[in-house]
Amino acid sequence: MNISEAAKGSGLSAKTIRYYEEIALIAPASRGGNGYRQYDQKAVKELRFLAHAREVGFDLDESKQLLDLSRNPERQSGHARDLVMEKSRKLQARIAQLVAMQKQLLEMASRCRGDEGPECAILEDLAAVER
Amino acid sequence: MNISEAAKGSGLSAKTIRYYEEIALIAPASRGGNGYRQYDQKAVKELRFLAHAREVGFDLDESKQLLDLSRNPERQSGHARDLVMEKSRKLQARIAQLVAMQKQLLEMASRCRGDEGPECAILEDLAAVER
DNA sequence: CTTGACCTTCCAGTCACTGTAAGGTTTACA
DNA sequence: TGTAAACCTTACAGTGACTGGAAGGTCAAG
Repeated sequence: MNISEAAKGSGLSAKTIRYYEEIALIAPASRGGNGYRQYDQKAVKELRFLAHAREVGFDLDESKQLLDLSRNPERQSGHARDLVMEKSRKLQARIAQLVAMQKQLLEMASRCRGDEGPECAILEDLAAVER
Repeated sequence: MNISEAAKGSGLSAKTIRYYEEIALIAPASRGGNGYRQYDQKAVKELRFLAHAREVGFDLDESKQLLDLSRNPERQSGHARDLVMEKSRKLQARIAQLVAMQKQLLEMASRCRGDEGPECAILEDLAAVER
């Protein structure tokens, strides 16, 4: 199958698949007589694995580690679990940060009349020395 | 005052201040006889404004809009409010997305024994066709 | 007089792609 | 048979918001 079909089957774009090959995240695809990349079901499965790992928040390096783990029959499931738990912790921290930002935005907005006049607590807050 | 002091006073790094000048986010600083950039309290106040806007989640373009607004005595506070509310909505959506990711991570982890064996629901989940 | 802490510019790298250009190949159809 | 659309290829530039580093000029203290 050609790259666009592999893209459809995996959820990645053709561009992204080529990029993953370029950075050696996946093995170079075999080529047909016309130079086109050829993919089989196994390759598509790996691409889908990567797409899913990215979707749940792993970066490319972590996704690669998970993929390597999935390919290794001698693997220890603890390794996968560690990666997930570590990512979960980081995500939790990021969420807390965004929630704090969100809270601050709403608080600032609540103190700004939002009319045609120039007075605005938002702008004052942003200019303030301490916050 | 030289750039490192402006950095301290604003919460930005010297590198970042030069970068902001380069992309015309702020006006070019005046220079001393030695070619060093010179900053006054007004300039530091603007830098601090930008630092704060970035901290609460605005990108550089939005931060610039807010700064322009803060500089304009004819401003309408509704404009600032609109920017904040729009950012708040986007942030809300992003938070929801991260929370969903987090939930999925924890669910996957809960179904993986995490021992020396190779069986791992995490890896199975990531390889699955539908999710 | 030298050392170290500043400052300057310029260029490269980050991350994970995406866009675009310039070309080759295949497929469908008239 | 011609041709147009829809593929495919590589290569390079751009994104956002910086950060790091090189190579060099300046300044204050001892």
